[in-house]
Amino acid sequence: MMSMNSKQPHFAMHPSLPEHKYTTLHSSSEAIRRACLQTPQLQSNIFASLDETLLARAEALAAVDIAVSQGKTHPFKPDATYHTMSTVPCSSTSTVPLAHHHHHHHHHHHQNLEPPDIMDHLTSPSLALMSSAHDGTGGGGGGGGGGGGGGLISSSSHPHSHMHGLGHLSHQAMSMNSPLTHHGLLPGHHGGSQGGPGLTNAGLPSINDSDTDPRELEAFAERFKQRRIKLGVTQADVGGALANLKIPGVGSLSQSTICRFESLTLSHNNMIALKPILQAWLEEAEGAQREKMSKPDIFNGGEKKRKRTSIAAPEKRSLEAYFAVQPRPSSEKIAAIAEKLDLKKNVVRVWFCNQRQKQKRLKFSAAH
DNA sequence: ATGCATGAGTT
DNA sequence: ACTCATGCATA
Repeated sequence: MMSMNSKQPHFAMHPSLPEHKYTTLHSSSEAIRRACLQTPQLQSNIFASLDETLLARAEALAAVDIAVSQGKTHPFKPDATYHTMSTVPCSSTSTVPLAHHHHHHHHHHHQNLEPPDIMDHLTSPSLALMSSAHDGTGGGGGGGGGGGGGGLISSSSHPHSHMHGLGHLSHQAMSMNSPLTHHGLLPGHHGGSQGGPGLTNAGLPSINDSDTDPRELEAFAERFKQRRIKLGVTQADVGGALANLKIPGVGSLSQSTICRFESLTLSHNNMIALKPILQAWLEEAEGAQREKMSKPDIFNGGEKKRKRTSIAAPEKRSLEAYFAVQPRPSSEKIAAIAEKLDLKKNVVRVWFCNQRQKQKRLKFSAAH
């Protein structure tokens, strides 16, 4: 009766904003920060640095591709922005508790520094040719008929109140040098099962090798998906059902997360943290199945929906080219890039952040 | 299944 | 301003 953690329902609606082309129309504080963001850029740059050469080259390379592959397509402004504000009369508000626990693992990532100035004038789409594509669609690959595949996922979505079901797991526990000790709330509280998790002591969820073994996680994810499908529940169903488990600090999760878990597209730490929770649900669901099951939730209220920005291929290629030379551009650089590509600075910044996450995860899986 | 986004907690 | 965990909106 006291452990209620409510998120902050920030309703900062901003009436009029000089929205650009693309997107984002969710009612949030984003507008605020966006308003503050302003980058008066002067592109008049000096031509002397070799950085410029590098970048220009990178971009040229990237730009080229587009010219080749879609030399027939729009040579205009790449502003793929859709608008969707369909009134979706459906959204279940699932109140979710929140808890934060840290636990650290050991990782380490050393990014590069911030050398010279890579930014310079972006040459317009030059011509040449090159094709770079990574973006692993590692997905689950079919995701079995259950959740992913078809797309019949009946996701019960809530308006916009971000309520993360689970507290943030390991956070950036991977600073690796810190004596950071997670304050015990690492998910994992049931006797081990298939692996042979050894409990170090009396009732303490010890995270041993078996739990952190990528191999084991992979195996579990596979079995999980299989069982889930067998139960006839979608990924979204699982996510919502997690809240019913009443596990302290565990609320519901989205279809996305469940999907990512099954397809191993989460960070290693995240996988480790979620495993016990999903396993608990699995057991619960299987046990409850032979009895009764109820899925209540049909309330909704309509609200504004967020718009997803879509970065056009040409811009994306340029970004990738920049990323190749400098995954961690400074704020100024980001601003410059944003200016060149005619994208919002935040969009560019977030893009880089997401790329780093993606790369990190790919790198990890590649090493295992 | 994924791309772009928000936010908490760090640095 | 970054990292990480997650999510909404989409393809």
